[in-house]
Amino acid sequence: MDTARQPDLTRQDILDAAFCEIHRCGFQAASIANILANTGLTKGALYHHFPTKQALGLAVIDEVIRGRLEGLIFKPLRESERPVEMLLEIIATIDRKVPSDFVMLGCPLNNLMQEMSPLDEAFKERLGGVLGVWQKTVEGALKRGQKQGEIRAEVDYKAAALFVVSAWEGCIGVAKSMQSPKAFSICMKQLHGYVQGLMTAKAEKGRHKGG
Amino acid sequence: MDTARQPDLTRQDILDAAFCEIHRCGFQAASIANILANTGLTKGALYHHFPTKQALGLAVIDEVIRGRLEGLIFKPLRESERPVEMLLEIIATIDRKVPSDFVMLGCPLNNLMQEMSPLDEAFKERLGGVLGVWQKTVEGALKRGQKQGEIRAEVDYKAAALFVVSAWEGCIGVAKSMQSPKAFSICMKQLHGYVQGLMTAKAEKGRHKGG
DNA sequence: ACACATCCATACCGGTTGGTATGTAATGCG
DNA sequence: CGCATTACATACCAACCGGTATGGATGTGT
Repeated sequence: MDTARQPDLTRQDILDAAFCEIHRCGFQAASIANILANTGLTKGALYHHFPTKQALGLAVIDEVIRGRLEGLIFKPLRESERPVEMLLEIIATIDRKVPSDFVMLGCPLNNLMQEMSPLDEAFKERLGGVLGVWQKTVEGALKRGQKQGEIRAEVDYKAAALFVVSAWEGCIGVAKSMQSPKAFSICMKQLHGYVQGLMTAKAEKGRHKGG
Repeated sequence: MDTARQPDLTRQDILDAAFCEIHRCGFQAASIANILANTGLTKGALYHHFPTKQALGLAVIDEVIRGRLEGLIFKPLRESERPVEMLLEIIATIDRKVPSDFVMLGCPLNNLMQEMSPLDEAFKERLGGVLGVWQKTVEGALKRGQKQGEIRAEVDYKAAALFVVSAWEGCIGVAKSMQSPKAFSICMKQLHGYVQGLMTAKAEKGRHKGG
């Protein structure tokens, strides 16, 4: 039946619409009424599945944002046997793998971090958790690369990972504020160069043959 | 007289309080009532000096934020005869020259860009203007450094400048979301390394003697 | 001293906000 | 089948929002 009750599907619809609205307007400016208008549902549905607006926001982080980053970045990076190559490839191709409105509207994770981390402890924890996974994943990639002799031994891979993630978010942020996908590409290319600069001469040379 | 009327001082009080409130809550969540409560003034004063909340926000950008960046970064960078040294020094010491709440609350410019650029054309223009000055200033420093033989000839100084500014904002942003001044220092040190990587071997070597 | 513009305070307004109380229809279970 | 629980819709609320209309106090030019 078409109009049958499907609570978890309803819940997902709300989550998706909330993600979209938050992505466009930020969390605080996100309107419950707008979210519901985009789903065709009403407040009864929303407040049945989520006790407060904050809980809805946290669920968006855990179930939507984290999931997307997981599939797009974390998982490939963890599972690759040549993590440095994979990191470079992701950085080089991310501008084509992501819908263009993700440059115009910014990284959903970064947007929320900037807005909510100083204001709400719960948000800060969840967002910091996702960011921490990102950082640890890059860290692991660099560490493994160091063991494989692709990353120079003297590189502080923890600091480098922190910087990669920071610069990454910075590139999206500036490109967003310029409303320019082109600036994003240029910027990420420089980040690509930074990571290459961490590599041993041998590994860097061999890369071009392999690629 | 103490309670005498001083319109431009009143205006400045409003601007300062607005800057502070916006820095804490963002522009949209910034409450006119809060701003006024912190000044002891009322709406009559505010709407006498500024026609709308948007105009107040734009004035904060032009008169407060731009001024601070000008004094802290732009001016030293423009006026130095050894711009690359100066850029490195600013990057290395910025974490000590700025009050700690600027890490906890983020860069006021970046905060507003992330929040408002996709939403409001006027904001996007003003913010983009300030960001453009920043970018051009770094660009000029790198370009002059190239002429002086400190920056390698093959470096794309425009792209590098864009990346420096992006990574810079990214470092503040991530440090803010972690609520960690320490992370900011670590991150900026990596950016310092990136800029050093743009230098010629000779210039980089001479730097440690000179410093 | 008078007229007038500037400067600011007070009171008020319609609209929107997140949240709730109530009602009702569908579903799962014994 | 009967009943309790789940899953929503509807109507409503106080609080707050940015903005305005009005009025009075303070200079300022003449």
